Formats: sequence, structure tokens, C-alpha cells
Amino acid sequence: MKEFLTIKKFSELSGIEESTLRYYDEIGLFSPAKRDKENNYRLYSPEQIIAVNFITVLSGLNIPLKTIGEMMDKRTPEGIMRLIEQQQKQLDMEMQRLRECYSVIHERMELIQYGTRLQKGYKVIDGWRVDDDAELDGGDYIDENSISILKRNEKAYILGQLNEFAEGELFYEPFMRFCNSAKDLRINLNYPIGGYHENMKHFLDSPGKPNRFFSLDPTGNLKRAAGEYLIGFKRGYYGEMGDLPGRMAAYATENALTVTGPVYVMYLHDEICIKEPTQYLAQVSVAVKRKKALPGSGTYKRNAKPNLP
Amino acid sequence: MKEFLTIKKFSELSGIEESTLRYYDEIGLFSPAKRDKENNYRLYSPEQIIAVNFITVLSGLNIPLKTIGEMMDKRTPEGIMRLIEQQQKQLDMEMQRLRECYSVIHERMELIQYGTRLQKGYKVIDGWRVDDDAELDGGDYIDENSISILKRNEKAYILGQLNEFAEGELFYEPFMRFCNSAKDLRINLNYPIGGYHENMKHFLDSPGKPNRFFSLDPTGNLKRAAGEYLIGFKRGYYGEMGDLPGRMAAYATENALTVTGPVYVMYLHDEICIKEPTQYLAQVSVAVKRKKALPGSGTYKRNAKPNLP
DNA sequence: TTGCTCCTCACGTCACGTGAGGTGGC
DNA sequence: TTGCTCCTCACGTCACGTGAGGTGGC
Repeated sequence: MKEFLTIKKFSELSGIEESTLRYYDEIGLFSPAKRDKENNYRLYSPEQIIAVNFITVLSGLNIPLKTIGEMMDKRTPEGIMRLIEQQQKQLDMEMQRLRECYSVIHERMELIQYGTRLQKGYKVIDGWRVDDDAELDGGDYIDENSISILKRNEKAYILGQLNEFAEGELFYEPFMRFCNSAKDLRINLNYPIGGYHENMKHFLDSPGKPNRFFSLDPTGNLKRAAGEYLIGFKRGYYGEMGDLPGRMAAYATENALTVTGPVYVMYLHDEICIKEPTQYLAQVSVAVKRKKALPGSGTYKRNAKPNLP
Repeated sequence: MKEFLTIKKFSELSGIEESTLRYYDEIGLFSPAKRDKENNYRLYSPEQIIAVNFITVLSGLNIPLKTIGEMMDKRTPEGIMRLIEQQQKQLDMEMQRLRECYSVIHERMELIQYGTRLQKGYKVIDGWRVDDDAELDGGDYIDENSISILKRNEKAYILGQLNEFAEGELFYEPFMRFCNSAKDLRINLNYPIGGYHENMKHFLDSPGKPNRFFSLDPTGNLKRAAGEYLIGFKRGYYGEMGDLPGRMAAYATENALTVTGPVYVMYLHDEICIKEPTQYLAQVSVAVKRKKALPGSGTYKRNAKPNLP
């Protein structure tokens, strides 16, 4: 005698909700082996588990139920193979998409967390930032009012085309052109976007008008070189640098530093995590060379977190 | 003068559909910077790209729009961090789920493709199966009517508990109990399920009533050992083995083989890819030891596909 | 009569997509 | 008048989830 299962039992056995089983029956995708003639109960046979589990797997791969249904109607081994092979490509793309979202989030979090920690202050030892840690002797604290020299590792990014600021234009128009060209230049606008000044002079002359924009895309073709950077911070709306350029230049002069290469403007806290535009938090950095050795440069690196933005 | 963008321009710039932007506005998740007083047009500012792209990323991570909305309302760097950290765990699980679906599909495909190829015939050289290839000399062909000796690599699986067949019971009841215990035994029912006989004698005595069921889960704790296997095929409904047990035993005797270890019954084509139950295609295999060397055992392994099921 | 399990039917949800019909400035 | 771009509003879609009200056998 063949044993049949009511919908509840079959649901428990297969791990599929009763409502889902009823829905599959309703759309004709997967129906019970038979119906009870007395009360019209759905009666499933145990081996139907195999088929319904397969449907669950295919559906879990984001194959539409309609497609699954069409295939199950006139199924052949070859047909199933074709469908699955197609879906494998889609699945690869989906996995890639998720990994990229993950990567975007990772880059964002690094900036946000850095900005948040900055309010409490970072300890700096031998040029590397470390979290505040009472166990560590020596070093200085930096916060958002500090100008300091820090060591950084290499970091990838993608540069946009040259910005052209027409008379009276703020950054809106160039930023729009940057976004417009993003597709052609294969720039992912989901990664944090920053401003790029070709050198310190340009930053001093027009602090709110970067030469280019760049995307902090870790697959980018350009690298911000590893080394020592002069770093300062500023709260305020996009492009409002206040007296920061002057303070940074003065710090360089006082400490016998030669600034070299482009100036990077990154927003640690932008409109994504702060409502009030005057509270956006920018980080400005530029590579430096020392004209003479600074005192107190040890080699302490325990707990060093060199890869912060 | 600040420049504003109509919905079409903003849609092109951000890559987000107009209907999506209208929907985000409708539910209060993301609204244009202002409205045109004349015609009520939505007017977006270029820097809104940053916020809407971030929403896209979060939404792409399967965070509900409601959650994103609540967070954007009272956003703080800390709040964003918390949300993202939570979501990273969910994302890890989703990636894991997709990888497992992929793995299930992979195991299924291997069986299905093997069964399909079997209809045309495989060439066997030195005990390893290879696809039909005119360039290869020697070897024999196997198809679904063949009994043959083949080499196989190790393969992982998970065993269910001992089956008990009450009088007159077919495999339904034990199969149901197997499914029932799946959760406790950490058996994934989505992988192909097969029948396991503890030895050849048991298979000969009750071919349709395996001692246990097993799941071809590649993370399984048990391994089907690498080595030479006696392999036969049978078309028919689950458990209908016909004269196959006898033919396999006779083949072993004629060829001076000692069968050893459990007998595995795997369905290459089951109800997933064939409607007609009498056409299901089972593969039966059992490890063998040769009492004497067979003739023609070369060492040819080019194009060998040893890891077939 | 009371539970219990099942049934159907209708409506809700989520994140949009798709017209239909209307507006305002060139 | 004709296009064109935008608008609102309503309804559809996909894969279910959630009651509401009813049934049948103990």
C-alpha cells in the first residue's frame, strides 16, 4: 500500500511552507500526487520530495517559477542541462554583483569608521595610526583639528577626465560631467568619490575646484603611492576647505617638508551618514618628503593599522 | 547658480529607472532636492547622486527599503556602521546559500550529463571513462546495457540511518523516515539521494530495499573509496532492479572478480528530468578486486575523466 | 458540541513596471 | 496644432503570507 502525506506532513518533511505548496499547486507548477475524494485534501507521495526539492533549488538560483514550470512540463535531461548551464552564468554574475556590493560597503565603512574614530582621537606611533590604546607608550594623538604626517599603504583608484570650471561654476557641473562619463571610463560611482588636485599649488589656488574626480575603486588602474602623507581635516559642505590649505602649507614649511604629487580630498562623512551639510567631514592628503629627520621616529609597529584611508 | 536635473537626466546620470525614482519619492525614501513651482517637475541636484547610489548599494544587498529609509532619516556614522555590519552577516549567509545551490546543481548535472552521454556510449580506456573520441585507439564502449569495470575517484556522501521495511512496505515509508531524520543528521535533501546496500548479498536478496539512503553531499563525512568498481545500469521506477543484480553477479564470477564493500544505487535520470517513471535510469556500483590481471590494461590517460559518478 | 485539520477565496506585501489621461511651454 | 517632457493615478506582476469563513470526521 502506497502511503500518502497531508500537506502539513509534506511541508514538514520538505521544509517548504504550506502556503508555498498551495501556491505551486495553484499555478500548476507542482501538484500533489492525488486528492482525497472525500474532503479534497491534497495528498503527496514521499518521492515527490525529490521533485519539489529540485524546484526549491532552481527557484533559489533565481530561476522564475514560470521557466521552471515550462521546463518541468516537457523535461528531458538535455533540456534541464541547458537551463542549468544558462543559469550558472546568471549565478556567476549575481555572485560577482554581491561581491562588488560587499566591496563598496567595505570601502565606505573604512572611511566612515575612520571619521568616527577621529572624533575620539587616534594615537600615532612612528607615523602609523593605531587606535587609542593605553598599553602603547609614546606617540601623539590626532583628531579632526590636527595636521599630521602619517604613513599609508598603496591604494587603488580610478581618475575621471579633466574638470573644466566655467565662470561662476561650483563643482556641480563638473561633477555632473564626471558622472556622465562614468560609463565610458568604466568608473563605478558607487564607490566613494573624491576630489583630485594635480598638485599643492592647485589646491591652494582653488581648493573647492579639483582638477578631476576619482573613485576609490579597489580594482582601479591607478595607485596612490605608499609613503608618508601630510594629512588634514575640515568640516563643511563639499568643496568648502576654509583655511585648511593655508594651515597645511604652513605646517609643511614649519616642519621642513616638501609636498609632492597630487592632493586627494576624500569625504569621510558625507551626505550618506550626516544630514547637516556643514558637518560633512573631509580629509585632505598629499605625499611629503622630509628635508631632515624628525625626532622620535621609532620602529614601533604593534597594532599598527597602516591601511586606513 | 546651482544646476538642477529633471528626472530623465538624473535617471540617465545615476542609472536608476525613472519609475524607481518616482517610487522612492512616493514612499519618502529619497526625494528630489526641490520641485519646479510652475509644473511640479521633480528637480534633482547633482550631488544627490551620492545618496541615491548609496541607497542602490544597500538595496542591492537586500536591505529592505523601509530599513534604509528609517536609517536615512536619523542617520549617524555609528548607525550606518551598525546597519552595515548586521547586513554583512546576512550577505555572508546569502553567498553561502548561493554557493550551496551551485554545488547542488553541480552534483545533479554530473549525474544527468553522465546518463545522457551513456545513451551514445562512453569509451573506456584502462578502466577510466573518456568521451567518445575518434583519436583514441583501443578501449571498449559502455552504454546502459553494459556491465563493466571502471575506475573511480573518491567521493563524499552522508549516510542515513538503517532502514526498516515492515511487511509489504516498498521504499516509501523508509524514505519518509530518512527525510524525517534529515535535519537531525544534517543531511541536505537537495543533493542527489541514492540507495545503499551493506553488501552484494543484500543487494541480491532485496534489490529494491536498500539498507540505508545516502545524500551525495560533497561536504559529507563518509567517502566512497577510490578504486575499481563493477558498474551496471537499469531503466525503471525507483527500486525496480529487474535482472540487474543477477547479471552483475554473473559478470563478476565470469571475470574472476571479488565484490567488496557496499552497493551504491544512484539515479542518473530521475523524476527531475524524465516524466515517465519506467524510463528513470539507475546506476549500480560496487567495489571489486581482481583475482587475476585482465588483458589490455594500458596506462593511457589522455582526456580521461575519472571523476564521473 | 468541541477540536482539529484541511479547504477556498480574497486581500496584503514588496519593489517596482506599465499604461492612460492630462498639463505646460515651445 | 503638434511634439515633447513631465505629472498623477490606477492597475499589473511576482512569489508568496495572512486571515476569514467553511467543511468533514473523531
